[in-house]
Amino acid sequence: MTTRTRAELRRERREAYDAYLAECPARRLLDRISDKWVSLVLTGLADGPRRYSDLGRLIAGVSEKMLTQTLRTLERDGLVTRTVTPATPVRVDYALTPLGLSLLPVMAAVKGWADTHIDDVEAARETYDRSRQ
Amino acid sequence: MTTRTRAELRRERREAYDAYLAECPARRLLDRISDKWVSLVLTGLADGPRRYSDLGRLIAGVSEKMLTQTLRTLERDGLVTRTVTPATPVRVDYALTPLGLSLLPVMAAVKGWADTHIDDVEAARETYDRSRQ
DNA sequence: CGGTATCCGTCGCGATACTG
DNA sequence: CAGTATCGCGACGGATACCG
Repeated sequence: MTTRTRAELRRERREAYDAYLAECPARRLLDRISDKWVSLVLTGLADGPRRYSDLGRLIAGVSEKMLTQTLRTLERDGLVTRTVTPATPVRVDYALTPLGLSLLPVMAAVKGWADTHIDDVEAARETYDRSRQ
Repeated sequence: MTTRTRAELRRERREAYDAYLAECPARRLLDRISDKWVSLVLTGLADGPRRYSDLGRLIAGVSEKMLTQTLRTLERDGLVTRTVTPATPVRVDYALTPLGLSLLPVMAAVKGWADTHIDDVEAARETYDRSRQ
């Protein structure tokens, strides 16, 4: 006899759904590009390769830890390449792969919608807030 | 004489950049749609209005708290409407606004890229992992 | 220059319980 | 049915210090 509390059933359902979401391609991509720094790094490399410190200066707010972490993940995912030029001091360049390049139009679509509609969202928000204070 | 530690300078730069990012339309949109539940609710409403509990069943893993919170934010941003039908028990329907509807193509673009390229990402990841273990 | 390692605060989110 | 209120924890990311 299987006896299960409501809480247990709910947890099982949640875990099953989480597993399903973990499989979902769109969900996974969204998780990636929605990362605070990913989009900035990607667009920062749109015009060509850049050095590590160059990127750090371009994306003024990023910490070394997060810049490194973001670049490593992007490299792992085949979106950017990391090229080390042995010298003193060492020189490391990052560049978009064709795969990474193919992602730019998607980012552009997001940016496009945002640029044309963000004012509407802003207006809606103000109306909403005013109506309940 | 202004004396500032390196740490202070860095913090100021970070805060300035954070303020800049807070202004960036694309960044703001990305913050919204990248929310774990937003995309699911939006696509869940793509085929027409749905009741609260209906959405909860459709998106099996969501908690009541997060479903409510997500819907409230979307309503505030003018992306969905909330319609209360007084009865016993009460009936509440949610539907996309034209603005919310216009966001679906963007989501589709994301999904499109993910569906065609996620295998490449997966492959790159495996290659990367294998090369360093 | 281009990182790595560690610590630690905060905050999103789920769990739980209660309501009109 | 459609929520609201409160609590607690675990992950994320910033600060700091150190290394080849």
